[in-house]
Amino acid sequence: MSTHATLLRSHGLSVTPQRLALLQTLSQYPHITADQATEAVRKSLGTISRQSVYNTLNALVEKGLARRIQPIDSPALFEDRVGDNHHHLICRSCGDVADVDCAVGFRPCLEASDDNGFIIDEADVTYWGECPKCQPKISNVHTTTKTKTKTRKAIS
Amino acid sequence: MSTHATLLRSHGLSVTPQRLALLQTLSQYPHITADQATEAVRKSLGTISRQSVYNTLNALVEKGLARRIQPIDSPALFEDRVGDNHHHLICRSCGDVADVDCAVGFRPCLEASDDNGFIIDEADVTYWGECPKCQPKISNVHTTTKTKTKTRKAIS
DNA sequence: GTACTATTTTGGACTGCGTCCAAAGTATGA
DNA sequence: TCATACTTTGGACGCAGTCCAAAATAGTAC
Repeated sequence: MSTHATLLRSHGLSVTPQRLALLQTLSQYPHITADQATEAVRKSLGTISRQSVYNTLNALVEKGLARRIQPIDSPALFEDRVGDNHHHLICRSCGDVADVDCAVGFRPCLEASDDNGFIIDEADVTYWGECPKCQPKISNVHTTTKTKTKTRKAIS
Repeated sequence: MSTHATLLRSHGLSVTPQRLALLQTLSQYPHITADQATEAVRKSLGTISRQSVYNTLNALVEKGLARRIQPIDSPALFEDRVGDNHHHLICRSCGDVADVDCAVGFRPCLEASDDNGFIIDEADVTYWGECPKCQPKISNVHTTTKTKTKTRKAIS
């Protein structure tokens, strides 16, 4: 019960019903927009302001308790799965997002080939393609907008 | 001169002064926002509507002649460097963006560990950190907002 | 338990990025 | 040269997110 409360306290955030409800909501969805979160919290609390949702989500991201991903053509998505260096598969057709573990091992993506002098602390990998539901039935030619080589089935 | 014109024609796009100016502009900046592009084009053409800028940029992305990247806390950035599977380093402090070649070899990032049934056609890697200019002078402790392990210098 | 203070929440206004739309203009192909 | 389809224009609009000041509430000290 107080898991979320202690989590908040241990990160220096005071405990409010709004924040608890948001943590609860985050734990129920793999990825969720601020608006969807607002709607979900309103079902349990009755009401919450949009500003509080953003305040809280941003605070959680600040403290490393949540992560924000920013797909093209979509509002930001929030997730509470953090610290495991996982990545995301996004469907170009329906926008569906799936988690995927890192391909190469433990946090390999922090090794850029040339860091240009940057001190890198995070790598963010997004795979773009088509989810099973959106794939054409006859999977030889499928119409997309890109010139590049397409239609790769991953091995594993 | 007609390089850009033929490029447009060969992709089924008609040739207009606005499009030529935008291609010219794209080739001059490694990464540019729609607004910056508008401003730049207005310096050469005198005028262009915002809608035309977006139309053209989107068309170029459609045809694979440009790429759009969508950093958090920034409007979309466009670049004309395409087809070489390069990635991006973004500075959390100043927002500066640098290109970086792929770490592991040729398009390795298309190999997700588990594709969840997706047909993957592109992988998008963003490294987050601090650029040389924004790094604190004494580089032991530096204040950021994250809990995770930080301050990794890449090897190569 | 009460009182005080700092933090949080609220909601209304506002900004920025991007799109929609219909009318006018222009490139292309016959 | 003409006709048509595409492009450009600019004004309205929508959505995601932030700003702000006032009200409410959590944490702290007594």
